[in-house]
Amino acid sequence: MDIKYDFAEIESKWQSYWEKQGQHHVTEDSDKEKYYLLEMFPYPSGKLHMGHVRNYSIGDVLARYKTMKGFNVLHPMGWDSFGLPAENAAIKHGIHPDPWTRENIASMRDQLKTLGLSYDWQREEGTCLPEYYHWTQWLFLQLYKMGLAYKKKAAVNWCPSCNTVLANEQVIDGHCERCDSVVDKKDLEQWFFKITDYAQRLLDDIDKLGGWPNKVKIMQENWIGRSEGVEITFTTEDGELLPVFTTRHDTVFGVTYMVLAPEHPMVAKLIRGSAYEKPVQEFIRKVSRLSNIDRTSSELEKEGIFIGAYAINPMTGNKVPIWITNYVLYEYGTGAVMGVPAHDSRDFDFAHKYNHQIIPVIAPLNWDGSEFAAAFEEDGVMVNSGQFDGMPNREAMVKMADYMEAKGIGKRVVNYRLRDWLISRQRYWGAPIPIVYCEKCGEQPVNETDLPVLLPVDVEFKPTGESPLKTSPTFAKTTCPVCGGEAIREMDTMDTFVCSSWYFLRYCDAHNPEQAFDREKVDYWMPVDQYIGGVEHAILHLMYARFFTKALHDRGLVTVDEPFANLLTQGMVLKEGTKMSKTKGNVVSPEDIIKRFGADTARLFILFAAPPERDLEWNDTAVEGCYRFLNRVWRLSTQLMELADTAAKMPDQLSADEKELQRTVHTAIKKVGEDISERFNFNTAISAIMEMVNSISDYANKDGVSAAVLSEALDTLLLLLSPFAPHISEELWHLAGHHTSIHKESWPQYQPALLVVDHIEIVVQVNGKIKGRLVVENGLTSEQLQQKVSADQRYQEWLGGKSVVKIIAIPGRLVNIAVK
RNA sequence: GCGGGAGUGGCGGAAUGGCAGACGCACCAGCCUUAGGAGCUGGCGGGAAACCGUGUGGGUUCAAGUCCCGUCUCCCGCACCA
Repeated sequence: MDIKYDFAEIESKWQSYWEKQGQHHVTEDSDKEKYYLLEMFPYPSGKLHMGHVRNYSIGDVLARYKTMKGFNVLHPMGWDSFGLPAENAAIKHGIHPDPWTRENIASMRDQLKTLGLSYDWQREEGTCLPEYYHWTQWLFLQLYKMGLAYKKKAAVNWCPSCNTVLANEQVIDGHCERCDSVVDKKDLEQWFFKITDYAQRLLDDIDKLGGWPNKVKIMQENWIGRSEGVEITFTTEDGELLPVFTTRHDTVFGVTYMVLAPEHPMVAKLIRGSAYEKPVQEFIRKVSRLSNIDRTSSELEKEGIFIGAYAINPMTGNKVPIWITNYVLYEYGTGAVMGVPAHDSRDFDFAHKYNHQIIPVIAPLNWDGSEFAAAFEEDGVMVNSGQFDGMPNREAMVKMADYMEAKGIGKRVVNYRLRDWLISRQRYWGAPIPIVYCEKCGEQPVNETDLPVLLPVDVEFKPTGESPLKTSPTFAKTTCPVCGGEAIREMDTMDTFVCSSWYFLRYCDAHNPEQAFDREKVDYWMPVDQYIGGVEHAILHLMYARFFTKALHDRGLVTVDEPFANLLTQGMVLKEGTKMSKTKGNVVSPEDIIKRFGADTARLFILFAAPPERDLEWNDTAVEGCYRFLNRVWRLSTQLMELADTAAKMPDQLSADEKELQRTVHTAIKKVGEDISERFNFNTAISAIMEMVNSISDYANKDGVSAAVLSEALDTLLLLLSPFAPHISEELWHLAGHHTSIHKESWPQYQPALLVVDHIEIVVQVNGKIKGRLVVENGLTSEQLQQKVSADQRYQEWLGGKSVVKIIAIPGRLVNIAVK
């Protein structure tokens, strides 16, 4: 046969064939082991980029491989389709976000389809569709009823460019995660999810995430930021309570001043009417003028001011001055800190600047009693600490905490860095928060039967920064679900991360109009067996999704309490060493590549160029190399399939060449299977396939071929290649005379006996240096090997006149002779 | 500052403690061809060689890219969290 490899025709032909056959549609099947494979769904920008191609190519290999291994594979795709770009486009071009988004989805879906991915498109979902956000709102109400959704006034992160608030997790180095503007603080009434209630479980259950990269687990651990300490209650001279949180309560005898955050409510109280009122207020104004970044930068010069009041140390009865500074955070702990210059480097600097006393209370080993040149933060022995003197400080920590608890002047507490999740957004293109405000009944949840609260269409998109929802003449006015009287709707919408915190559940029962999902279906499919996406979601999305799953578990809606059993975080796609981006002009468009070389080539290259976790350097000529490889497979296959014969019987006796080919084939089966399933090393799997192609080609160049051996080799080649390059494999499979889809075939099995070779080459080393090689029968023992080596005529030459100390013979590998 | 990861040919990358550089790209030579951005064959870390080579200095071991200690560089995350 001499046909050209026409990838364009082949790819569109099989894509529509698979679609017509409903090949990738799955339903629950109790006879099969389920496998839920999920790639992070994209925001429908309208343009597929290489990061997507990589993410989804990795997923598709796994999906197709698992299917061939007999699993019932759920492999869905959808759209994270609420969000700012649509709204910004509306403001700029006057197009409503809804049709704009739908068009983007349509074009991105087309692009995805040209990649030949094995999605069950019947389960496609979009978070901006009423049929989806209906249930996002319903889930909000469930959390609300559990007391996990609440409104409070707080100093929140405000992005002046996006004109909305942001969650803590969305502020990167003081900048907006999305648009990079500098984030301000604003005092606003906002909706929060009480993720802090789950802090400890989110932390503890990291241990359950055996299939997650360590890196991600550590990042989450740090983000939760658990610290154990003691809350010690200091008092003012007037008897007002001033609790401080400390992890170093063993240093409490060394307190020489106290510091409050400028925002601490006690500050205003303590200065009222005093001579300190004016200068302190001036200082507070100065601090509050600082941007959020400057305020939290460790470069910031520590400054403070005495506020004219004193606090009493409950352990010593000593009076210490109260200061406020620019480095104490109101949001963490109690917003008040005890100053122990001798044992905290920040306090040490501060004390030097403002001449606070420095009292050592923990002695370093062999300390001569001289002044500290720096804060001593290590362990030591207690001094200047009353009845605790002489104890190692670790022991004193326990004793002092006991003492404080017994005396009622302190209690052991655990603090977390994690804050509650701020979910309000002052924007239009998101799921409306289903709450109304009634003058009589106050804040009330919308009745579940009245959901969804639909986004109004009669809105204006103006660049004023005001939420377009507020421009709707009809949206705000409603009736109270309790008294039926006039009420006003909540105008904020939900953070899009809420929508993506449960989409993996909806896929299990994607179009259920009656409920968010059917419990049985979710219990069948969940947890996600393999989740794949970018590491940039290590904290935000992955933490929120874990929180949601736990909350829904507690609500009795799902059985699992962790959503993702295994996680694979893929690296970025780079060009010239940096991330592809429009501003750098180094973007390679997937569409162009597919047009020039086809989807199979694009997929193959992106999987071959690097292991998935690592960053991948784009290389145009290497892409051509992959294209040439597929052409080679095509030529080899089409030319040899006439010589091959599927029906031919394997001869009883094989020639050495035939055995050799057979061995390569079975080695490849083993290697490719293991590389896909155990290590995700698709690059080495592909190189094993390439080696196999080289072997087949070598074999075919010899005189006389066995139809049976060749047929096994060619069929196996296509089967192994099919998860990576599904179209060309399918086409060649059919050309070779098969009548059913290659993707419905079982993964080939290797025969261990065929992996064994008769003879192997053994390396002879002397003192670890290679001196010679020796071909011996396979399977020799260590002793036999030693004998072979010492009987070799080159033996004396290898030794070089030295005397043998020891011989180590490793069967199957080498012999090392230690000489002196 | 703290935490994590990575440094291997010209390049992407391979190597259960056991032959460093699989596989591919680029490059070189030859063949084929009217032609080659096609295909085929061979070569391809350095060195004339002995040998030397996995950022760098030590160590463990018969044997180290791989394990241990130190150090340098780069990348990522957190960063005044009391």
